[in-house]
Amino acid sequence: MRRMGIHSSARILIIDDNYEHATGIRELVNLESNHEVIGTAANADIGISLVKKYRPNIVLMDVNMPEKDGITAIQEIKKFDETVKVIAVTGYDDPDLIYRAMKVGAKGYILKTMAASQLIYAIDEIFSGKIYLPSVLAAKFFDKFQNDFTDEVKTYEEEENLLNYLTQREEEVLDLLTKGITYKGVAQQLFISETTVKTHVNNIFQKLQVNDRTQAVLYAIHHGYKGKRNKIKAAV
Amino acid sequence: MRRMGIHSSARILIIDDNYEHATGIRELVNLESNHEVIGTAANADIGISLVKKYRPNIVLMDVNMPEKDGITAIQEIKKFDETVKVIAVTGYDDPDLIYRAMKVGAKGYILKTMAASQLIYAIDEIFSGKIYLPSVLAAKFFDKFQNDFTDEVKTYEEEENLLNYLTQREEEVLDLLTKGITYKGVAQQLFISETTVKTHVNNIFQKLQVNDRTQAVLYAIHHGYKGKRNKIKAAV
DNA sequence: CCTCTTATAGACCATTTGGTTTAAATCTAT
DNA sequence: ATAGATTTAAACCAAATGGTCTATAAGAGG
Repeated sequence: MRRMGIHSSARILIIDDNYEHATGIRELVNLESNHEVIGTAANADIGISLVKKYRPNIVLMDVNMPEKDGITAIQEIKKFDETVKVIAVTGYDDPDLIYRAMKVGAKGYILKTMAASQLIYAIDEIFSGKIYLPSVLAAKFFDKFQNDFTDEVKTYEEEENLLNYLTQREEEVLDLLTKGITYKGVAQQLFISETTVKTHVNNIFQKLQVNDRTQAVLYAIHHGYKGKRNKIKAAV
Repeated sequence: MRRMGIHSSARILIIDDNYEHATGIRELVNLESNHEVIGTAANADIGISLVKKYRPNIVLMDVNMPEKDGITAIQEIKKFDETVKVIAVTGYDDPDLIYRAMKVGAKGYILKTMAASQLIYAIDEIFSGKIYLPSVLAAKFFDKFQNDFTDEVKTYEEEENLLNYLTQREEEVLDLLTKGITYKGVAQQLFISETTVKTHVNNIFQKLQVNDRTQAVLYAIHHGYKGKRNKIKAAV
């Protein structure tokens, strides 16, 4: 049953190197949903050019293709048009692929093994602006997501952080070093003499157990330096 | 306290500064589910001490409390016991709160306005090891998540990346500099003379448009240096 | 009051780093 | 085969950095 409402029908592009699967989905969608498959592509590059040509609302992207990988393809599609909703598709639930697909902007992730009705449902949901991530896949996604961050937290919260032993002034000096400023520059900015800067720097080296400014800067960055890196656009 | 089924019944702790809400949920859970509320706490600190004392399987955490914020509380709970499943609860769907809660390890997020049956369902799902994030909230979560990364991608992929102009050898040299190694050390590791290292370094400075090693290292780190770290540098 | 910490700063010297030029050997691709 | 890029390396010099020691002043806390 196909009811073709003007605003309720999505234009869908399928990118899948497996011809059987692509045509299978096309039939399914055309017959069982009110959406329309406007084309299929057997590889990423053709797919991307079709996106540019026909401007689909939704792209069903097999992220596990030989030549160009689907993740990169998603990035390119999103770069071309941010509003295209990409649904990632694979045969199996590799946590890393799921994570990367969502990271680059996929709106959902489904497995080829899932029931046809679920695919239709996913398309409906995503077309209406939602996210579709079955709880099995969501669990894998969040495992990776949360792990990444707990690693980070451990790096600069649990593990003994030598930065804590620095005095206020030493922190200021290190902060400037971490911006790539010379001793002379630091002296000027802090209104102190260059030799004083050197004294502070030497104390910093002692406390951080390093031998030179580069190592000090690296230590700071790897252990939670929070200069003002909300938006790093300083250097270029 | 009652002991119930061995594997099917969760021990739940509620942390919520709103007494009405806490007791409401306790009644609901005790009556409508096969789980058991083993306690309630009116603020984060008491809640944390109760976690340590009674070892619940699940914590329902109001992340929007005045004194200590719930996000920090979740971190502390997870630090104490990684296996405790925390469900974040708030009255409204603030994307930032959702993102931060999931980031620090919440297994789900629900709104106080949601139906009682949904709460029970969420607890069941999460107790069985899944993630529960209603699609409205998931959409908000992924909005933030994906935004964070498109920012990052822009920073070191779209924006002209001077690192691309480095030769193979120059990259190797920079890589070692980025580990805080001196010219002498680099020379030894690459089996070349120190003056050769200097030549490479000078070329690197030219190409990266910087004046010293610290700035070169900073440029590398801010523009996609992939030495050994795979972590996410998202602004908090 | 005395001690510890912090911030300041100078002297002296050794080492490292940065700037410039020149140049040879290799490799690459037209 | 030849022009261009890459890798190697030296000489020479200037500037910055690092190591150590000494010393004064201000403030904090016992």
